[in-house]
Parts: sequence; C-alpha cells; structure tokens
Amino acid sequence: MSNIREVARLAEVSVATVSRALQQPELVSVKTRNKVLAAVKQAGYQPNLLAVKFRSGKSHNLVVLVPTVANVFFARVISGMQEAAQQRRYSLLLGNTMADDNAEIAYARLVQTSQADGLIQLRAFDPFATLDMTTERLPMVNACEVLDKAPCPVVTLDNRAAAMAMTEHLLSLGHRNIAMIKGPARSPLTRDRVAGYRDALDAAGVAFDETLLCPGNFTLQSGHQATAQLLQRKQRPTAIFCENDEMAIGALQCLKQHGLKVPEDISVAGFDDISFAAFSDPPLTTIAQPAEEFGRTAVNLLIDVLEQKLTLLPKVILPFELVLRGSTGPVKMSEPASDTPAVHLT
Amino acid sequence: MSNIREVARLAEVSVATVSRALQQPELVSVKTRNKVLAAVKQAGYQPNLLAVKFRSGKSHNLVVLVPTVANVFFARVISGMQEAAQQRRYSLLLGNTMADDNAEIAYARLVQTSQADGLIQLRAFDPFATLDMTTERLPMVNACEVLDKAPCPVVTLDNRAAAMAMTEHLLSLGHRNIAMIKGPARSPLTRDRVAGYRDALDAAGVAFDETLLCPGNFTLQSGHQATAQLLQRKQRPTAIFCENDEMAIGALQCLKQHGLKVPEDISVAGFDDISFAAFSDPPLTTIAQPAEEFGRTAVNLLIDVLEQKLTLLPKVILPFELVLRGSTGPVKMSEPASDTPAVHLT
DNA sequence: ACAACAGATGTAACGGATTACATTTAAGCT
DNA sequence: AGCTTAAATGTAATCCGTTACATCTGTTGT
Repeated sequence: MSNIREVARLAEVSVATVSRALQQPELVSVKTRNKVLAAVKQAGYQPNLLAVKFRSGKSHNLVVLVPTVANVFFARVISGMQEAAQQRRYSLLLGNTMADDNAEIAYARLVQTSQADGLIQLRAFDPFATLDMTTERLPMVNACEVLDKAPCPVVTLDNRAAAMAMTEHLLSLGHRNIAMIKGPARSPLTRDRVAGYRDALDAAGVAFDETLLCPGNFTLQSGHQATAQLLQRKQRPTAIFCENDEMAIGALQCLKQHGLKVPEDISVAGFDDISFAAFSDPPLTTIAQPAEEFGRTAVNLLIDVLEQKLTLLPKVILPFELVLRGSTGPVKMSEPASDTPAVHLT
Repeated sequence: MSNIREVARLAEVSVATVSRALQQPELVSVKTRNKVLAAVKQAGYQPNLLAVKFRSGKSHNLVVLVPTVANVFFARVISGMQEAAQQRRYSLLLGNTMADDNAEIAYARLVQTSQADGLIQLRAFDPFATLDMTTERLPMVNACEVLDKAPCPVVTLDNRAAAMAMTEHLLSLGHRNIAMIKGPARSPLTRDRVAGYRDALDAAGVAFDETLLCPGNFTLQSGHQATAQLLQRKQRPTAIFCENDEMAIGALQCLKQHGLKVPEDISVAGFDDISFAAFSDPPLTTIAQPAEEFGRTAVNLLIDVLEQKLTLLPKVILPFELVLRGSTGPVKMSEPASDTPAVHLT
C-alpha cells in the first residue's frame, strides 16, 4: 500500500505539503496542489485511516450493545442508528450480547482501549460500572430500556403512560379481567409497564390481581406458553396485554389452537408495533414506538457528547401512539367480564 | 489516559520490559513482572489498541454489508456472524446499505483505508469492482445471494434445488396453477429460485406461464399487493409460492381479506423459515435456511483468508430443509386444478 | 579464574499522517 | 533597490506500542 511519503516523492514535495494539499487545499498553491493530486492518482494512494485515528486518538467508532439483533424492534432501532451514524461519519461496532453482563463488559473494553469513542446501551445495565476506572466516566448513551439513575444521556419513552393508555383502552371496552404477559421481573421496562397497567386499574377502581401477571421473555414461544398458562385459570381473562408484539402474536396462535376467537372471546394487545403486528390475524392493537428515532437520537446524542456539543445530561422522551386494530374488542355480553364485581364505570 | 511509558516509569523499567511483561511474560523475570503488573494496576493502564492496530496494520474489524437489518432473515445471519467474530476476536462494522450501490462502495472504502481488514457482502454486488485498484483484490466473502462469478469465497445454498423441492411439493398435492411471488428481476437469487420452480414444472410436464410470476420486494406489504394482483386473474392460482416468508405472510393476510381459506381454497408457501413462519395462521410451509450458519461460515471463511489459512477460493453450499406446515394442502376436488390440462401425473 | 553462553533488560527505530515551528520564496511598497 | 510582510513549503516532533539489536548480569563448565 502506498503511503504519503511515496506520494511526496512522486510529486517532489514534502509530506507536509501532501497532507495539506489534501486536508486544507487553500494553504497550497494551485500548481503544487495539482502536482500532488496527480501523484495521489498515480500512486493509487489511500490515506491509512488507522494511522489518522491513532494520531488523533479518535476512532470514530461507536459500540452498540444490543440484547439481540434477532428481535424485530431492536433491528429497527439499529437501522436508525446506522442512518444517523453514517450521516455523521461514524461507524457502528455491533455488540450482540444476548443480555450477558460479561459479554457487555467485554465490549465496553473496546471503548476503554480506544477502539471506539463511546457506547450505546439498549439495556438497563452499565457495563462501565464494574471496570475499575481510575479516570472519569467513558462516553455512553442509554436508550430504550434505561437505568434508573443513568449517569449519562438517556432516550426513552414513557412506558408507564403507554401501558396505562393501553390498559385504559381495554378497560373502556369493558374488560375487568386483564392479564399481562410481561418481561423478566427485574427489568425496569417491565416494572414501568406493570406500573402503568396498575395505574389504570387503580384509576378505574379495578382490583389488581398479581396472579394475572405472567412472565415471558419477549419471544413468540414465550407468548404462546404464557397464554397456555393463563388459559388454565378457572376464570380465564377476557383480555391479554403483552409487553411486546412477538409475545402477542404467540398469544394469538395459542388462543386459536384453543378454539378461542380474537377479539370476540378474548382481546389481545401488544407493544412496539413491529411490521408483523399489522399482518397478524386479527391485526394487532398495540403501542407504536418510534424505533428508528430511538436509534437516530441515541447516536446523535452520543456524538454530541463526544464532540462536546453537550454539557448537561439530557433525557429525551419520545412519543408513543396507541394503535387500534382488530385484536381488541368489547367484552362478550354473555359472560361476566370478571370475577371481581365491576364498579364505578359506565 | 496513561500509556506504557508512564507504567515503565512507575515500575522503574524500560517500556520494552513492560511490553514484554504483558505480551510474553516468560521473557521477563518473576520479580520484574510483578513490579510491572503492580504499576499497570496503579496507573490504571489500558493499552491503546488503536496504536497496536496501527503498528500491526491489522484493524481486526470486518465490514458487513447487509441490505437491511430490519429483515428478520438477515438479522439471524448477522447474529451468527457476531457469534463467530466474537469467538475469533474480531469486531463487526455494520453497513446497512439499503441495497444502494454507492452506500456499499462507501463502506468498502473502510477496507481500502485500513479501517477494516475485510468485507462480507450479502448481496450480488462487488463493491470493490468500481474502486480503482492499483493493487490486488481486497479480502471479501460473499454470502446468501452470491455473484455469478464471485472473485472470492462464497457461502450459499442451492436455491434452485430448494425452489424445485418446494414446487415439487406443491405439484405432489395436485397443484398445477402455481403462482410465484418473486424478488427483483435482476437478482441472481430470484433467477435461481425461478429456475428451480421451472425445473419442477418441466419435470412434471406442466406448462410454464410467465404471467404467474409476480414481482415483490421481500416485504410484508409487497406480498399483500402481489397477492391482490394474482387474485384478479380470471383463473386464480391454487397455490402461491413466495420467495420469502414475509411476503408469504403478507399473502396470507390478503387471502383472508378476500375470504379465502388457506390451505383449503389456496395453498401458500414461503422461504427462509423465520420465527414468525411457525406462528402465522396457518403456520407456513417453507424452506428452512441455516441463517446463523451462513453468518458464522462467512465470518470464519473471511478470517481464514485474512490469516492466510486459505489458498483456494472455497464455495460452501449449506443445506436447506423443506418444512411442511399447515399452509399447503391438496387442491380442492370441486375445482379443476388448472386451466392447462394435467398430464403425465399419478 | 575465565571463557562461553543464556537470560534479563535496555535503547532506539518503526509504522503513517499531522502540525508546530522554521525557513524560503514572492509580492507589495516607498 | 531595499525593506516588510504574506504566502508557500519544508523539517522534524509527535501519537504509542512492538521488536530487532545491543548490552549487561549471572551461571556453568573446564
């Protein structure tokens, strides 16, 4: 590979002149500039950006820690990140961590060792916390599922309000026996969404029943399994609110296999509005999240931090939208909505 | 950030000794080694790997060009890549190119400028071809959809045979009027799958009807649209073979909206076996591809090339599997299977 | 006791581009 | 012409870790 000295030799100028001709052409006479450009062409010269990065100390790379790219929602987030990164001339180093703390810490070391300038985390876990840091914090942005006391900029959605909105929608259809298929218990995301669900129940004066909460892991299979469990209850729920669309689609299949009609026999709601949500049978009522925007915002925030365009730590809250489709409907008249008496509602 | 000289000063040894204590401990006395390790700890020293990479000339990064991460199949491929890359201590630079040639060329420059050591391409396009290369070819592996005369290792699947297998399955169910929702016309992938479809028809003595081929773009929407078009035909097909599962799921919805039952009124088949395929209604008959294995193999091949473990250019062909589920069934008896007379078949 | 050698450590060059500072060249002005 | 100043170009240091080569220390064998 030809280097800058080779070009300098060909153009019969110094390396400094070559560098300037390429980086700050206005500092070089037109004649010299042309000589240099000709030499660049002749040598097929491509600057070694590894050398540039080394000297500048900036890798222009960002690490992205994502629990799993195989999840449709995260795939959309990454898409948005990619878009923003490309625009601002950064590259993304992908860290598919399967939510494994140690894997995440290993990726965090890419930042510590200057291979990346900053990190974006899509989970409520701080991979820098355990690295013994003699120096100050490394640049990080936390998106989607966020830490309670994140020591960094954050981009999120009001999950509690969103879950409340969906639950209110179900309540407004007359449902009183609403199950929830949630995520892992210790996830702040799950905690917030359960809180929103509960807010809505409380506001409507419907008793909260912990046994209606069924854990899943955000996969189609787990939605199916959880639903099967819920159907074993003596009093089966009239609606199931799933914490993501994959689980909701899993739920739909399970219900169908049990001969239940959605939404006539039971309503199902999801969260995320992935593309498949509009194509399930029936199409899924869900909460739309601006997934790509999450990615774009996270990347832009991180780069702003890196380029010192930010002093304080912003908390960006993106809007959600309740998307009503065919999977939710009014409770069947023939059947009492709930084993707890309905109260205080039209 | 502390550097190796700082550590050398603290340990009262030379920088060479520090380097050796960390890289080749057996060359350093135990006493010195301990002094060095203590100094490393005290200084909070982390080697600047950007410097190491610069000096070695190897970035230990791989660029991955993927048409769109938002596609479930590609997401799985990337997952596999990630796994293999991590194991062999390489990092992946993600290039989400939306199948845009110029974007791909821009990413290819990461290799040209030493920011990455090699490139994996999941599309039939050679981004290095247009870069004026005075030197020899840059390391590349082509996977999934491959170039006809790829100048590099290739990992693929016998798409022609797979499409033939699926078409044979449909023929064996009595279908004679089989539509195909295909991808973009100039894609080798589409070409091969159409060829396989045709092979099967020819072998069964069924006339090939070009108008039964309907183009899509691998999205749910395009599957829906294409199906709507097919349903306008005076003689509607009894089976639709879609070139991927997303389009098949789109087709299922369209058929349902037209009041058609799958598979009683019409059969639908997909390709890829994404997770949603098993959860559609009815579950989708499809061709399973080892997506993660594609990713793993591609990465391992590329690294083998980079590390000179390979001399010739291998062509790896991974196996597919015909997965029979509920979306395909025998042609309805009441209705003639086709407008062309069935011949030479049991 | 001394040569020969192994083991441990140090010195300094190296990789490629950038840039502070030094120097040369050219232009402008009286 | 001679002086001032700006523009153009060159020289060399710098970023940081690795490693070839040099040097020094200590041990073994005779």
